[in-house]
Amino acid sequence: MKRVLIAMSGGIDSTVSALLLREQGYDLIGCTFRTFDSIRESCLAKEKGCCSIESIMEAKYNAERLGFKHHIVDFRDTFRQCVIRDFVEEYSHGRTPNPCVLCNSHIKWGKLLEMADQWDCDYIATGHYARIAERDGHTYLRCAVDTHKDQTYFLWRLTESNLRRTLFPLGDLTKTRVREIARAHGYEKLAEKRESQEICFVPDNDYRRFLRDEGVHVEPGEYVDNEGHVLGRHEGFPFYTIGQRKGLGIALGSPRFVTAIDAERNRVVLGERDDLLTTSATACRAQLTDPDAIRRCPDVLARVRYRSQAVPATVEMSDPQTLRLRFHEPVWGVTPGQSLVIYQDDLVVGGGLLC
RNA sequence: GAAUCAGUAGCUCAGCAGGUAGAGCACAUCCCUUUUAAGGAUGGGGUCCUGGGUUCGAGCCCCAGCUGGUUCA
Repeated sequence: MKRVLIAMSGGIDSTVSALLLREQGYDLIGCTFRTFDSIRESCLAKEKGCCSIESIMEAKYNAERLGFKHHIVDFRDTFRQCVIRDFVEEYSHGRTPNPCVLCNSHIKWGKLLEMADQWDCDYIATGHYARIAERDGHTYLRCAVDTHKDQTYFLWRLTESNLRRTLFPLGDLTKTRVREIARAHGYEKLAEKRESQEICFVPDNDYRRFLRDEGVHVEPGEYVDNEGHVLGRHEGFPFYTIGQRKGLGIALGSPRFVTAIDAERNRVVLGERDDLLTTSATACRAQLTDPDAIRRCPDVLARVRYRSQAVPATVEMSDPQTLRLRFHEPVWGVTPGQSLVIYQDDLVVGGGLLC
C-alpha cells in the first residue's frame, strides 16, 4: 500500500483531498504546519486564517475523524527565514512579492518532502487545484480542470522531482464538486466556509500594517507624473504596487494608476491606464522544465499576474536564469516581484520573477 | 489704490427666463480572489464664501464685506 503524507490546512480542499485519497486506498499521514503566530488583536478579531491555531486543530480533528495519524510541525523559524524575510525585503525595495510561491517551493514542498522521507511516504499530497502530466519524458505541472480555481500560478517553482512525488487529488474536480463531496461526507460547515483569500501571515489583510510591525521604514514622499512633476504626497513607497488605483487619495480628474515605484527617491509615479501596457518583459531566477523544448518551440502563453489572462508570447532566453518575453499583444501591469508563469497548452513550462 | 474675474460635494468644475443642485476624480462597502492589484456593483457626502436686500421663491438679480487670481497705476 502506498503511503501519502498529506498537507492539511483545516479547510475544505485539503480535507476533501484526504478523503478522496483514503477512498483510493492510500495509507495516509496528515500534517499541518505551524508557520506563524498571529497575536495581533486586529488579526484575532477577523476570521481565522488558514494558519491559525483553530485551523490547525480543525485539521488534526479532521484527520483523526478520517482515521489516520496527524502531526503538527513547527516551521515558524523556517517560514520567517524563507517567506517573511523575502516578503519584507521585496516591499522594502519597491517590489511586489508573491509569498505563496516561495512558501510552496520552500515550505510546502521543501519541508514536506523531507518529512515524507522521514516517515517513509511515497508521495505527498495537497489540496491545490492543479494536475501533473508527462510530456517527452518530462513531468509537468498542468492546469486544473476547474480553470476558475486553477492554482498553477503559485506552483511554478515546483521541480520535476517535486512533482514526481506529488498527488493533487482535486486537479480533476470543480470546486462545486468538492463542496458536494464535503457535504456528502458530513462536512457541512466546511462546505459553506468562505474561500481563504488573505496572505496567511497577514490575517487582517492589512499588509501595510504588517510591514510597519516588521520594522520597515516608511515615510511620506511625492507622487510624480511621467515628466517628474510633483502631483501630491503619498504615505511611503512600500505601500504601493504597480497598477494600483484605489487608495491613492489623489483626484486628478481621470483615473490614475501607479506606473512605477522609485524606491531610491521614495517617489511613486502615477500615469494613465494605458501607460501600463507593455509588449515585453524580463524575468529573472527563471526555471524551465525543459529548456531545449522551449528553444525549439519558444511560443508560449504567459501569465503576469494570478488570474490574469494568459497572453501569447515568444520566449527569448539569454541565459538559463533569465527569460525575455515578447508579447504578441500588449499586457497590462507588469509588476517587478510578481511571478511570470509560462504555459504551453495547459502545461506549465516555466516561470520566473518579473524585474 | 483702481479695474476685472472667481469663490458650488474631499479635489477639479458644470449648472440657470431665478423655483431649495450635478459630473469626473477621490472616498466607503460589497462581489471576485490562497500575493499585491485590477475589474464589477452599490453607496455616503454640499451652511452653493459671509451679511443684508429685491422676489411668492435666489447658487443664479442688487448692495456691502471677506478671500484668491489677473491687469492697470
